[in-house]
Amino acid sequence: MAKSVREVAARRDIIREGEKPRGVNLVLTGWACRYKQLPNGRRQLVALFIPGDLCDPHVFILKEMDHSIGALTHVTYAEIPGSEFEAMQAGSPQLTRAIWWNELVSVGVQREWTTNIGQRTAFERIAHLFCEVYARMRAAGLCSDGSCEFPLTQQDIADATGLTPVHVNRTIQDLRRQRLVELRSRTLTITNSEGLKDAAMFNPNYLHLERYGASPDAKD
Amino acid sequence: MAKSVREVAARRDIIREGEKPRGVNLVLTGWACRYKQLPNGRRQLVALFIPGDLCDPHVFILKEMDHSIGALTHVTYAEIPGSEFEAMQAGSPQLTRAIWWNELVSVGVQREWTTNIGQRTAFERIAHLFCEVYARMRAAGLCSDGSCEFPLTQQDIADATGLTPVHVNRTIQDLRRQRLVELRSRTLTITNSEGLKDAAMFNPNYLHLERYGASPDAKD
DNA sequence: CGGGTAATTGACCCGGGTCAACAGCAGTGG
DNA sequence: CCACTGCTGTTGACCCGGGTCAATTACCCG
Repeated sequence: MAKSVREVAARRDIIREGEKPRGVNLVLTGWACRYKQLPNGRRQLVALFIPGDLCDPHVFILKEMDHSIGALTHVTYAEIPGSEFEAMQAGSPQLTRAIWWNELVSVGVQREWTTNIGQRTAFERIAHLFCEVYARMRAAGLCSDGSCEFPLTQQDIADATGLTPVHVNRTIQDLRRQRLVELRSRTLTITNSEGLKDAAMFNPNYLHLERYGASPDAKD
Repeated sequence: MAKSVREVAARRDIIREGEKPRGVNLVLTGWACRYKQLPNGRRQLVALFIPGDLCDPHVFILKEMDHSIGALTHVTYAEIPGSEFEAMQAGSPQLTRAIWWNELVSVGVQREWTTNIGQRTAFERIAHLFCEVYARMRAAGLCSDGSCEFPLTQQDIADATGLTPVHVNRTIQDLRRQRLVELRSRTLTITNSEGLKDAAMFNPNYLHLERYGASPDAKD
């Protein structure tokens, strides 16, 4: 597996809309995001990548990227050439299935984001984002004591939820006031898991965590 | 290919959230949609299916549906069992690629919907929906004279765009007043293609139509 | 200590939501 | 042939969640 490991600084792009996809990216450390930018300058984050996430299985079969991938923090990632990626799968039906499973989960998340922005209030939306990130971080073994890393700025959260930074700020204060979460120095702490899930109408089914042995004793 | 062809009446579900996926559905005639329903009753359409669309390659590897698929009109569709679907691909790398291509386009559309709802105004959103549907119908050979079928009710459009039916109504009147589109008796007519695209900030790159020979002489 | 980024606050405003009535039209049954 | 029913579209009056603009105030890092 002759992968090349690369690095990007926070706030830099890994690949831009319009460019030719180069291969499959696997995030090793740090957080990245997918985003789309409109001609009027507005920006929408459409996905978050945490360590261990596979960015784009098979994009390389497309002529050009229809979105950009940017680093939110300093990121190290492995770039696997398309040919190699396909060769890896050829020999392993299990791997092929795993790749499909990964893909189906990503789309599931994407649908949930659409729903989140389309149907939930600002309060519910941000609560939902926190629930989702926490659940994924937990599944990746990156939580402890009801806390996990959360490097997004309020501007990033705004871009992810279709709100303005000012309103995100006020809403987060609301969440704090209701003692559902803490959020400071880039750390997210869930102080009332049930309350947060209820407020967010969070149903983790779309993450399909049962597959690949998420710990069955999950209680928060 | 022992597919079973099925029918559903308009407004009925083909499969519901929580059920075990049964196989891959191919829409033959009529329009269907993917949607998610929140506990508070709000509903978000997350995708539209027009004739020829493949609903869910590989869902069958998941334990349960994380969304529902419903018929918008009377629909006939082929249900291909998962095993058969996998067998078909085993013998054909081209087919495997085509399935992946199809999947990548669907996710691209899903991301665009997220962006649409998150960043565009009501006017731009609905204009964008019209652009997208028209482009897809055109690629499917289902347009003529700048018109195509468009069976969604204003309530459906509202659920697809995260707006209320009342506001959708007013916005469509606006689009009519500006002579961008006509919409009556379930038919969409684009009266000013360039104007509509501009208003919508529509960039069709995410549909990746270059692949599979969409007519290169497309001018509207 | 200085400079830059991120968070916070206040005052004010507007796009889109809500509520409620009504109109148009297709299908249905007597 | 017409009354009835139900769905979809339309309109008006009013309201509110969230946006906008513009200062400040932390905070981080060299």
